[in-house]
Amino acid sequence: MEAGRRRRGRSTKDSADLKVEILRAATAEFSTKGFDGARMDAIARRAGVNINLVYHYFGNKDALFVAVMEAAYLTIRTYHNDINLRALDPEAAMSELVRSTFRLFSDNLHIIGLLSSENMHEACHIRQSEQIRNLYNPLLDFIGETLARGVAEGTFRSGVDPVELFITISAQSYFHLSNRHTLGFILHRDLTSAESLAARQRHVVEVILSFLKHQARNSSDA
Amino acid sequence: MEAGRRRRGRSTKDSADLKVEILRAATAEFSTKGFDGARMDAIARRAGVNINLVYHYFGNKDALFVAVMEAAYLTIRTYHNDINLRALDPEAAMSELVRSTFRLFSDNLHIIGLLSSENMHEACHIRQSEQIRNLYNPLLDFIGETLARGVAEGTFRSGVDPVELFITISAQSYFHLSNRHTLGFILHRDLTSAESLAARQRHVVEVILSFLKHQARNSSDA
DNA sequence: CCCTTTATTAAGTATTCACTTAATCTTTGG
DNA sequence: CCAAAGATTAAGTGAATACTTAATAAAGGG
Repeated sequence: MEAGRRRRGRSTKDSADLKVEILRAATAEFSTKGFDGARMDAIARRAGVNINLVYHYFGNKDALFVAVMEAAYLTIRTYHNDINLRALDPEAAMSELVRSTFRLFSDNLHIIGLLSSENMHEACHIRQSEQIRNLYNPLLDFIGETLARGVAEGTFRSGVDPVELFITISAQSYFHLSNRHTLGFILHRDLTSAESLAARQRHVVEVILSFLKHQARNSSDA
Repeated sequence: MEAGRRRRGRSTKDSADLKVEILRAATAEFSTKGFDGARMDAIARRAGVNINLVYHYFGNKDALFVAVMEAAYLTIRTYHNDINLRALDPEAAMSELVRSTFRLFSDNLHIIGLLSSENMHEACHIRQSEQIRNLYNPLLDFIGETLARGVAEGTFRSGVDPVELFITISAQSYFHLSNRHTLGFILHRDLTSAESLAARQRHVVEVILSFLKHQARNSSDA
């Protein structure tokens, strides 16, 4: 397999591959064990490299985790796909945003483990990344503009806070997966089966769209 | 403070207090550090006892965590307060259930840390507790019955799955807190301020109630 | 008032783990 | 074709950590 046993001193092209492989291994380890449960030597073993290569490329455990988080956030923002939704009418744009957010987490369970661990650490790693800090600004702009368009054409209610809506969409797509093990146990139901996921996606879209389209009697009365 | 330095061989009454104190310390440590980040000697120090007393009472780290989780789940079910909501009309009952679930997590942030860690461990600890396994059955019954009453009197849409609704209510009350650190960073907003929490609670109630009261064109077309 | 039981502690121990030191092997630019 | 730089590894090291052994102190029943 793979040209036999690894040998010392390989080309920069090969070593770039190794770096990617280490990152993949680290992502798997961190997302399933959490930062504290993850072991550096387990990452090296997963990647099939000597443990010191991990230190050579990434410095230390914290820096490696930061690198993993940066890649994860790029995946997240790619999935949102908001750039391609600007052309749609408000209702279609919103339901597509919900669907793509839902897909984001179902397709990338590892992101949930990473976020969960990072929140246990009070976001101390991503705080070091200026790249991540402003990653969501375009998405919030998109949500705000789409809401405004919907209000203007009379399909959406007014007074909805874009940030609040974003949290609601994410919550509905995230919680049933982040808590799938405890929920599965107390609800006596597997929440990760294909049917269960499909049913939940339908439910989530319906919840959010019926909220947006509902003309509230007393919404946003500060 | 507390009759000076602790002495050996105290009465069973005092020692029951110590056991409670250890449990409180363990709850604080586990919820802020996670199972893997938590340190047994930190728990002993927090409780002000010798570390071996922790082992004497609880056996080992895993068993201690199980004890903490059992206490947490009792708190959870107490907050839901579903027993006292059965008397209300469907709409009031549902909005109260949302509010009490919301309060549950805002008032008990430690529960979020515990659940997060337990899910990272695939619920391996609570699985050992038969006490927890069926704790939610009455709540799901309550939700199912309240939905049926609402449909019968014409205020609620039909075809809503009680389990799905429960997850939605919990998700909306949980996610903004479980992910408060990463969200706070990327959204440039403090989600734990009193005003922010009040605004979110209003939003959450409105989202769920407008979903339930919306007469969907094509809901639950399985 | 003794003796069993329970509470509490002191002082280890074995292991795990993040990280380091220092060497060797390969490639590649000059 | 040599030398510097980079890739890769072997073999530690010191601190942290879950847990144990074994001793002591007091309570409380008979």
